[in-house]
Parts: sequence; structure tokens; C-alpha cells
Amino acid sequence: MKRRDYGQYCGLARALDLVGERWALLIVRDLTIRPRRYTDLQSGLPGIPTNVLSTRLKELEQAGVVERRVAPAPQRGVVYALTPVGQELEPVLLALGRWGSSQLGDPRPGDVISPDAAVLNMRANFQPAEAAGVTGSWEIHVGDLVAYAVLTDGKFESGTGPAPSTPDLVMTARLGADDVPSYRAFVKAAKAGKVDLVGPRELLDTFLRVFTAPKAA
Amino acid sequence: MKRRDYGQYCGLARALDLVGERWALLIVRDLTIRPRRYTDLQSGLPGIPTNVLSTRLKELEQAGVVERRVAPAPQRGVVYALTPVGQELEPVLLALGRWGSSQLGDPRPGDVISPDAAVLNMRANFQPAEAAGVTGSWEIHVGDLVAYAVLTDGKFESGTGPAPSTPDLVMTARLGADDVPSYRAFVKAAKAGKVDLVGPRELLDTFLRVFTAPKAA
DNA sequence: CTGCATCCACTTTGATACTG
DNA sequence: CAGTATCAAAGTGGATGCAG
Repeated sequence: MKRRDYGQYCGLARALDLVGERWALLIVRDLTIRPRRYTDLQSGLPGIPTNVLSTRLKELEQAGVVERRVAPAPQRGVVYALTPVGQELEPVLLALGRWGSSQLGDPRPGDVISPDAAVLNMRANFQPAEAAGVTGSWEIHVGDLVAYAVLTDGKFESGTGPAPSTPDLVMTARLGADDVPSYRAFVKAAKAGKVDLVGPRELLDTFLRVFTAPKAA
Repeated sequence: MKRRDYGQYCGLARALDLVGERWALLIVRDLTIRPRRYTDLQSGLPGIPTNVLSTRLKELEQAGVVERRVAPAPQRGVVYALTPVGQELEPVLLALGRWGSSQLGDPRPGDVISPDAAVLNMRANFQPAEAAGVTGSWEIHVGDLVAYAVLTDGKFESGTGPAPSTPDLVMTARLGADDVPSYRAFVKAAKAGKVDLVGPRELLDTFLRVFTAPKAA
């Protein structure tokens, strides 16, 4: 397998050699949420040709970013997961995601929104300073989209789907007719008070403080 | 000009739509150092085909990342520069560069090292906390490579070539026979004391504290 | 000389079909 | 479920041409 590379002794160039090809970072994005099967990745990445997914996974494995695991007895099958090296790409994803978000206008017709993208966006908005010492758990509902966040004395964990254990606060956004369900839309609704809550109200303010960027002055 | 896009309402996907194509981020890297002419970019990006450079510049201009300026009277010609939006890509470049550096082994034969890459690497190693309140200026020589760093009460500026005004300390690395001149090689030499200094010796320690990452424990 | 445009061989991608 | 096979279309890399 020949790899075309930039031929520069430079961290950026090397990074692009390893994860700069089409679809690669989106695959990594999905895997940062949790290990996935081949078909999970396919459905999370609408439009990816199956042979490209297959090729990228092999390249990322070769690059030491992704690990291919064959699950043993219980639920047999193949699972792809990030290696520790791959997990260290998270700051990169967050930096790119933040920049891209700032360039992201309204959703264009045909735009898909993926639950994984929403969780990435929540992580990109996380404010460690505000989180110091905070403990709590939240579940977010916006359209079909469900995600959760858990803070344990400032330590942050998040994912798609319902919270692993009963959350302190369940928040459901009331969306306008043509609002697209995204993390942004959720935050917008929450700030406008357009959320149904199950749990103590103060935790909503905590959530907004810890999980949204303060407005620029 | 039709643009192929990922069709996801996601900051990361949008970022990749805008600057994810081959060579794009390397062009941005060179422009973060200073505005460039077309031919400067060509020589800083060995191997880039001229039509690809031309296409990328147009796409980046369309994306609002790069600005094409026609210099007026004095030295007539076209200059490409980053827009404010483009400048905000710097955290992305640093994050990618840091990750890539950690995956960067020894230089492979044929690897080119560009002065711009060295400056990016220096910036990626900058420790704002250590820099607080510090003032000083340094000029680095390693092989043919010359770069500078200026700290003004913690505010950081850097670039390729000699320092804009007389530096407080000029440091010249004494390289081994087959060491490739890079920022890394410079730091390695400096830590081993293999540098010739013109200026006060204490400033070398300051430099190493502010411009290199502390070792992991 | 700078700042590209054009041409062509080759590679990669996207779309679809098919298999263990 | 987890891919491989096939093929047209698009993109890349390299060389060259050319106007201002």
C-alpha cells in the first residue's frame, strides 16, 4: 500500500499525511464517541462509499490511530476503536469543530445532522474553568436527538443516547416548526427558556454556564 | 465552481469542507507567518503543482480564509494574506501540529524542512503561563534556518528570518554531522548546551522555559 | 520574472452491485 | 454484518506554455 505524502519534516504535514485524507477525521469523530461497527460508521457518515470507508479504516489502523477488534463470544463481530494515539486527536477535532462552527450558518437543505456531531459540539463548548468542582448529570432531548453529560467533580463525560444512570436533570427543547435539531438549536432554545425540565431548575443554569461559550465582548 | 461537501450540519464537517482539501492547510500555514507571493508559496510547498496552488487559492479566497491583494505602487505584484477568519485557524494548526509532531520520528531521506514549519513548531511549543510578564527577544540559527521570537510583557511574536530589531540573544546551534536543521534539533542542541550565544546566558534558560514543552511525567 | 492556464497520465473518489 | 469488485467521473501531479 503506497502512501502519498507531503515529504516535509513538519508536524502539521505529518498529521495531514496520517489523517488528512477525505473522510478520515469524520471517522475519527464518530469513534471518539464510542467504538463502532462497520455499519454504524456507514450510517453515521451518510454518503461515504463503502470502499472508501474500508480503505480509510485500514489506513488509520496502519497509522496507529484506529484499532480493529474482533469481539469474542458474547456479541461476536468486528469493532473499530481509537487507540490512545487516536484519542489524542480530540483537541484537534475540537479546534477544527470550533472554527467550523463559527463559519456554520443556518443548515442548508439536505444537511444531515448526526448525534455524534452534536456531542462533539457540546464538548467543544465545554468550559473547564466553570466546571471545577461541579457534579451533576444531564440528559438532552432535541428532536430525535438524545445525548447526555456527566460531571463528576469537574471531570467531564458525554455521549449519545440516554444517560448511563438516572440523570439529575432531563431537558427537552421545544423547537420551532422548521428548527433543525442540533446542539446549537438546543442551546438557543434553552437560553430562551423554551425547554421542558424534569429535575431541579437551577441545574439548567449550571448546564448553560458549563456547556456554552460565553458571548464575546 | 461546484464544491463537493460532506452535507453534514457539523462544525468539523464544515471546517473540512472549507480547508480540508489537499495542500489547503499547508498554504494556510505558510500564510500565518506572513503574507506571500504566489511564487513564495510555490517554493515553500515543494511538490505542489501550480494548478493546484492556483485552485486552492481561489477556493480559500471564496471561503473567506485568504485575501488576494494587488500591491499598489512600490513593489507591484500580487500578495496573498490571511483574512481575520483565516487567522483564527491558528489554534487548529497548532493542535494538528502538536499531534503530528508526536507522531514524527526521525526525518526520512528526502524530507524537506521549511522555515515556516520551524516557526509553527516554535509557536506550538509556546507556554503562555511561563511567558507571563516576560520581555526579551531571541534569534535562532540552526543550519541555514533563521527565525526569531519576541516577547513583550508576555505577548508573543515570531517569524522566519532575522529579528526585526536587534535581539537580546542570538543562539546558534552546533549540529551533529547528520542532524537535520529543525526546531526540534535546535531545542535538542540547546538543552545539551551545544549552542553558541551572543548575549546574556540567562536568556537561554528563559527561552527554553517559555518555548519548549515540559517533559511529561 | 511573476502569475497563472492548459494539457495529459495517473490516482482517488463516488456510486452501485455483489459475496462470504 | 463486513466487507470486495467494478467502473465512470473527478481530482492530482508533472510538464509546459504564455501574457503582462
